[in-house]
Amino acid sequence: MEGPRTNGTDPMRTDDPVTDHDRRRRQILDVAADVFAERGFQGGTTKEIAKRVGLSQPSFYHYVGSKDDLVRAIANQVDADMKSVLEKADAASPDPVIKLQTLIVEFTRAVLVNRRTFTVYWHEYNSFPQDVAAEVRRDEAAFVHSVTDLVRGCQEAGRLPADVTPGVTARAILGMASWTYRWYNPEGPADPDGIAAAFCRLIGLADPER
Amino acid sequence: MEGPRTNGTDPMRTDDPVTDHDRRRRQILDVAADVFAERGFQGGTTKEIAKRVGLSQPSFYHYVGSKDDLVRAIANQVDADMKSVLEKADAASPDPVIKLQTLIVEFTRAVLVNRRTFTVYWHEYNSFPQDVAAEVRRDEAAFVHSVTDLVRGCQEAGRLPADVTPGVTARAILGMASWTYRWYNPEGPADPDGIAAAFCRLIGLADPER
DNA sequence: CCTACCGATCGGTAGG
DNA sequence: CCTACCGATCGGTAGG
Repeated sequence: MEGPRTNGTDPMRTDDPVTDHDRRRRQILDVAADVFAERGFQGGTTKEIAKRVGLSQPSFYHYVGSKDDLVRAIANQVDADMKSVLEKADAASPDPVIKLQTLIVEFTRAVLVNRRTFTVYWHEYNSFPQDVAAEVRRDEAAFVHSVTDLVRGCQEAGRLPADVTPGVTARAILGMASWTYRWYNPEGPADPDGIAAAFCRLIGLADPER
Repeated sequence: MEGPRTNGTDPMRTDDPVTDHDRRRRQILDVAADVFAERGFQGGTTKEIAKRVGLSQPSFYHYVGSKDDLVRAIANQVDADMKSVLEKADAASPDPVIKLQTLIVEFTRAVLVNRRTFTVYWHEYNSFPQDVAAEVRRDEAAFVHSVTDLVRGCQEAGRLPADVTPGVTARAILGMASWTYRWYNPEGPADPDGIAAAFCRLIGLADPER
């Protein structure tokens, strides 16, 4: 009697479909990132996720579809974060040095703001469903490739040591920034931007805000 | 009829107890690191581990005791690796610069030689049994603390930027080196020592072999 | 959004 | 070192 599902709920109001259902789903995704970060993908049960958001385990399936859906959504968010970081770095300036400084700041910020999401992304890399795994690997390779290009630009400008392979330098920079997910303490003295600035100084690039 | 187990097999030869049983156990530990690195601790089953070493799943328990035993052994190995790295760095020279260079080389080497063991160590950090978890956290804190001290020494010698907190610098260095577990390719052009030397140059420390 | 429930699989044991 | 097996728990469905 109905068409192929117009928009979900009420045909009367199709302009603002962000309803309770969407909020609940978003909440479930956040909690799932917590649970998977703590117990791993296989160890984190739908029962525990449901319990933390105040649902029975079967009700969980009214919002999510399957457990794979969760890790898929998490992977997609990190994917989007990496793309966003690249865009911001590229738009910051024509100067590759400023681009790389901006990238370090924005990437560190992204990792630390969505710490548990990145944790799941990195730890459950092998648990991704086939389709999303392929996409994720491709996008991450593109990300590293872009950073490598920025490093090359900085080397040609004489601002990074030329006797280090650009690829290794790029991995080193991303390693410094990524590794913050393990030691960063939100209650500690250092904040994400301060940490990123420290990374820049350590490799001989001036602060971004000068 | 027997005492509380003299040495396992034959009372006649107690001098060389490294027998088939020990070799099998070692093999199981290696395979377990592979399986856990691929599928996580909860996702890696005793059945799969047993199958890869050519045993039935119940026979697995003749060598191991429990699944927790496996992750306990893995954690202890990383623990020992970190201690060994510290000792080598400390013995290398009285000069903190050479100590830090040595530490970077030895740590990178350890991570890449036992890549899957470190992978499990870092990814299953929250899956450790209570007792080993406490020990691991203590030893890792001590490791970071020692590296921070070396950084401080290098700063006082004017070889590392003094306007970066020693703790953040230490984490950055350990981050660069640790992150190699994600991107290192044994078939690729770069080898562990070359990568470590690149890290040293990137942060303004000369090569260790000069 | 819940109660009731299913098939599958897991870690581990019995008993030889 | 294996066959047979157990209790527990998991992801997901039925049916309302």
